[in-house]
Amino acid sequence: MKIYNTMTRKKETFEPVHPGEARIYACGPTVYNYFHIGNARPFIMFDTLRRFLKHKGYKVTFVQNFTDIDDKLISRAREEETTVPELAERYIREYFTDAQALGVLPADVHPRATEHVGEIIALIVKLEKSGYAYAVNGDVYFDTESDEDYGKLSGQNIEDREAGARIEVDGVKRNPMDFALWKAQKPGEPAWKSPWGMGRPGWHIECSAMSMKYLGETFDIHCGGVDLVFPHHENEIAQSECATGKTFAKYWMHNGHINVDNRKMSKSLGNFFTVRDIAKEYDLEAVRMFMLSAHYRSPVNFSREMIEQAKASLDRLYTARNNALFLLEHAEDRPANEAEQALIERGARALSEFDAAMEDDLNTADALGAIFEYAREMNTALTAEAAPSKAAIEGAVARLQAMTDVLGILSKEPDTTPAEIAALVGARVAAKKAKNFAEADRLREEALKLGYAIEDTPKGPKVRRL
RNA sequence: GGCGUGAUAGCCAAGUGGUAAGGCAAAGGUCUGCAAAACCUUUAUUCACCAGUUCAAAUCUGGUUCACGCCUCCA
Repeated sequence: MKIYNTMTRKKETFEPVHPGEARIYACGPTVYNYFHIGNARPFIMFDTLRRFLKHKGYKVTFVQNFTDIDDKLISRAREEETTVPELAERYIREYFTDAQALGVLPADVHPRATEHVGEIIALIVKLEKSGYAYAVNGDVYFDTESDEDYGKLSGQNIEDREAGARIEVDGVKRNPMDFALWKAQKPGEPAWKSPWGMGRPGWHIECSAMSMKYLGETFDIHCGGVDLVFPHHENEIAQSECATGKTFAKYWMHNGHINVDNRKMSKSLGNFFTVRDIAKEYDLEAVRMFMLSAHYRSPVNFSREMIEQAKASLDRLYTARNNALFLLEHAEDRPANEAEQALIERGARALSEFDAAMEDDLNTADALGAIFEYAREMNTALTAEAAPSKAAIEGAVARLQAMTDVLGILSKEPDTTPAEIAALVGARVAAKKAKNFAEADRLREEALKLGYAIEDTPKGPKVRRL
């Protein structure tokens, strides 16, 4: 497995800290609203990473946090005249609804910041004691000057950045780049007791505390969107490595942005589509397909047309699989013949092509290519026989499904034809033989009313659920 | 100003030295009582542009143009 590591700006061979294991931390949502399609990209892509590593035999521990205390939650709770915990609770529930529809599996642990205040305080105390942090009026800041390595992830040194960029003037900080580890309580804000008085954790420190708690001081992969490289991940590294003296995460993976009209989609720009809104019009599996069709690091444009394309290509895959399963109805229980044997071997090759693509820094677009090629060849091979062998069909479909399961698509069960529909189909065949087309049309209409389309093919009728 | 990406057909998108995967759309065909679906075929002498390295470049090097992201909350 090769992974592009933002830290080194190179593709590197994945060598886990603990052989055979993969410990992954993904920055999760701040739960003050429904998440948008841009937020969905890391959820989907790193869920795919997780599925793939599991498929390759790793024991995967996947942690994704919920930020359930911060400025945005506080102001939103005020607007909605509710409390921060109630707001957070609600959007965590909504997160799971949307995530499930996108085929994103629940993480092994979904830690919440507010449930780890003790660990967070302990980490800040440790930093303060060793001189990496200082308290001012109930706030605690990380001293970026004290960390020689500060800036190693984003590749910028403090001097360069200061030269051209605007710098906010903040009297209490020793250095403009210093960031808050702990924020003193302001009137009406939720707060916890701490050695510096009542207050709440800063944003960056929660991820350090929770990731190390569940994955160890050094773990394998830390992921999130590119916009987190600086300052969020840079700060996580500073806090964690200064506290432990050890490497924090070995590999840093960052997904590219979803754009609208070539501009970054973001809550602050207001040009976003929530997943919840998309769900009103489309099956979210199409959204997953859309994400999978590009490499996770490339920026991609999002539009209605793009979902339509994704949906159409996904339908093609469903058709291929369901057609194959339909053939099962008049398949023979016999060993695979020569042509069918070739198909089975083709399946093995497809799987290895698929794996090779995925092992190359999660090249899902290339992996889909392998799947489509295989699906087409499968269809050609199976329909070549008047009565294909059961074993060949089942084997071929299982191969296809093994690949699509890793991508989290083609997850809908194939439709089985209910007995009453089967009876209609049978009656219709008889009517057509008798050239009674009026009756044939009537029976087709009847099936339509029950939600099934009967289609004529050279090999007989096909039934499709609408 | 600093740091970093990217530019491949009508659209999306793989391909990182050996002669352009795949999907969508479109057109033609097979099949068909009609229709639809399905399937088959076709669709980039060429990879933003200009030089260079090489037997060989979309792939490597230098330059140019354009677009985007981060440096402020952000996936």
